[in-house]
Amino acid sequence: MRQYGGGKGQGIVGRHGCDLVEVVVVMISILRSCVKMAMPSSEPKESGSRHFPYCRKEKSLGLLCTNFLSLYDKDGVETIGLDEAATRLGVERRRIYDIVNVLESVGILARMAKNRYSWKGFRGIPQALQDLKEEGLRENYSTLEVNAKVSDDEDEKVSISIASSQDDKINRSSSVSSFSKASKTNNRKEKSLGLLTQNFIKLFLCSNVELISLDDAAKILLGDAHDPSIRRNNSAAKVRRLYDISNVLSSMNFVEKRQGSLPSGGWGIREKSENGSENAFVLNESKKRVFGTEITNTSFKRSKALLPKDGCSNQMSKTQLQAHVKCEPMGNEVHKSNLQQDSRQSSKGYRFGPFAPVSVSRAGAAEKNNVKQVHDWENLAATYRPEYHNQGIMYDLMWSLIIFF
DNA sequence: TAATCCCGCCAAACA
DNA sequence: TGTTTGGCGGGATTA
Repeated sequence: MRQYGGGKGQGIVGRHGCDLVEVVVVMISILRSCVKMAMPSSEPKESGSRHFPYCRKEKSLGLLCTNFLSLYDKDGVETIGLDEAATRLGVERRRIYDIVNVLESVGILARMAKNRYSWKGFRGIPQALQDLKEEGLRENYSTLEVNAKVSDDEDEKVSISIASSQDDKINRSSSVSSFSKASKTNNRKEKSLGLLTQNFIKLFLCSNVELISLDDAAKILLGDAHDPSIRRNNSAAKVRRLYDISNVLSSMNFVEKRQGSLPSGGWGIREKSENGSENAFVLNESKKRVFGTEITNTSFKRSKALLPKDGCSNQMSKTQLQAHVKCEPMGNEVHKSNLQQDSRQSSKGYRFGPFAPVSVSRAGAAEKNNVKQVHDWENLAATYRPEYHNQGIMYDLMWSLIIFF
């Protein structure tokens, strides 16, 4: 029996017989069904604009990515035109560039020609991640220290390796994307969203970091900033880009946003266990916004226009998805422990998004019947309802990679 | 007030 | 030279 659970850095090639291909197939099934649920029932272009004032959330990259995937993750889709995508999604092309750059960096898309991408789908992800991991491990890294979270229980300083130079990275051949094939002189590519996405993912793949703040990630990914002034400016800019990246990745459940040690609440998903009581895994949305993921938010005053009619009931937590798709080495007590800790920790954090929340407390069961549970997805989804909690102070907002690792 | 991140300007890259 | 691409940061929105 395969085990799906928390872990880091070692997930893509599961040990102890964990079948990566099967995991991916399961994940794809989940993603497909979830994307359908997350898809707004009305045209994105029309929603909101007709009856509601401008709503920033309707324009979020995460939501756009969800809709993008819904649009193209279908049989028979082989190529994607950017203009067509922009038109169909009702956004300007500039936004499509952001989406496709991130999707390309994780292997979902591949650039064919001007204005044209080929759709590789979620099946492209494992190879892309494997390439990223190998590439990251191969690279001649320098070492930085960063305050990162390596477990749910303790913060500690860990050493994170980062590439010694962007040039090293972009010159390395890789099947992941064209970013790695950029010329040395291509300064623009060095700062591309796609490359930044890949480096961001490498932080998780090539280190034992589970959680990292975008601020820290920006500092780590900041190439050459020894000049404090340059560093400050670049960091601010990169944090903005990392927000973009994280929101796109989170819409695919690649990463999740967590609150580190905050005392309480916000918007979130609360699980109701079979016996009707709330279990230990209470999901609380951050006080801060998570654009694009707020399709799970039932607050009328906020994203009413985009909520599907059954949007509230069709939500599942990332954690449940995580429990389904994570490939955890069998018998790894450390990670098992981490998973349990993660379950507790989640009571202080939140996991939600287009692919919705569930309970990690079910992880054990999920590990036993993960494949079957995929088929029961919709039934499980109906168990969960968003619930409002009083907002608490939030700090230590972190991001972690959850798929495959 | 700080965190978040949408928006669109405009320059680089490309055809 | 026109078009495509996408870095970048201002500033609006939200908690």
